Amino acid sequence: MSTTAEDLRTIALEEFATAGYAATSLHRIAELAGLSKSSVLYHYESKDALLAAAVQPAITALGTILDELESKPRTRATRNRFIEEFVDFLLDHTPEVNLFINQGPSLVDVPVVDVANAAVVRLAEYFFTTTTTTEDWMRFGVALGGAAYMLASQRTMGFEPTPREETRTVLIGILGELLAPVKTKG
Amino acid sequence: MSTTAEDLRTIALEEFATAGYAATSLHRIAELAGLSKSSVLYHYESKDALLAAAVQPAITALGTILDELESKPRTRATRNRFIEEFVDFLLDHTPEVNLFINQGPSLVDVPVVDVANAAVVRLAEYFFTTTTTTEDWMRFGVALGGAAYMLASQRTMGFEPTPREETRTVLIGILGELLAPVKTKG
DNA sequence: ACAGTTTCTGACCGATCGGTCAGTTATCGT
DNA sequence: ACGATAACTGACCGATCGGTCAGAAACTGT
Repeated sequence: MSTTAEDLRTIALEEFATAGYAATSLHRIAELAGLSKSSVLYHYESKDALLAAAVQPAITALGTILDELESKPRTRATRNRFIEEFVDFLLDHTPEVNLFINQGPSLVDVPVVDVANAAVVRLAEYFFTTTTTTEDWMRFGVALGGAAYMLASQRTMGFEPTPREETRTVLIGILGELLAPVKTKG
Repeated sequence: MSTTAEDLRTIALEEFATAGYAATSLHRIAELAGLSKSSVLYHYESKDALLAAAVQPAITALGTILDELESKPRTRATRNRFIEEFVDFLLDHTPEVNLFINQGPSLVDVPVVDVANAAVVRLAEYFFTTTTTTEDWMRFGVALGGAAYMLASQRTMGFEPTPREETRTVLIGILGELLAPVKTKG
């Protein structure tokens, strides 16, 4: 069972993430939902509102994860546990993450995107409290953008549909390497 | 010294990469160039043609690098040398790469994008000729998308402008790790 | 059966899109 | 000085955009 509003949210999210927010018309969304454009605007007062509704759950979920993270002791185990939770988050909200990573800079006027940006900053600050070297920042950027791109490629391209459990395990390993590099110097 | 056509190419590339192709109007490009929309269409016969002209040099450059790569013996030294050249390519053509990574899937009808896609496949095939495990593909995706995202973030966000040489060195190291993981098993 | 509410639709609006075209301005070879 | 050509512009076109609105259609409780 699903409501019309939920269907629209799902369809819009998928289109926004793949074709782009600007390139996706309300008519197109209505067409995919089997409705008229007017009906879409009945459930959501504007295109912006539809975007906000589409990404809101992901932002809330990430906020919750970060709340937990910051409340725990700053140990290696906590950090490793977080990486697992973060990978689960990426797998559960791949379209939203992809939308944010790819089109975030061009959606500056949408309030909900600012919240998402703030969450990323929070995330980065946790990993690099004092020792924020250039390499740390670069590793963080590669990990975040790389994971998002790779998952998006898996989704959009044909790319044999890897079982979620395998994707999860491998991605946790890769992010672990990137965010906790073997200290070779110092 | 620079011609009007070159200016338009540069401006369009920057706008397409940051604001998105669909979200960038010819009027906007003309405005940034201090011209009228008609003048833009005088130098480039269509918006598509402008996009093609903007990304063509990067695609040609990548093609050249791949030609060289495939002509050399398949040694570790060749592979390491290639990573250096590839990082230089990323640094020299960051907007183009970012445009392709972020909006490639939504620009399917533009011929030049297909050529770029083919180049990425060529690249992937070089790294994983026979032993294309799922993890290999994922590492390749993370490396490619991660490098592109990180460089784009450096450009668009404030992010203290790291000297090119430092960015280059660190990025070569990161890609080296991702594309030639320490074999822990087997 | 009927009133009330939710859901949905077509017609319409102003704005903006990419693109065309006739004509003006600037540049240049001779 | 002048004709040819390159560069540029404003007016205009059909199409599509996001959004409004009055009303039809469907579903609800009584």
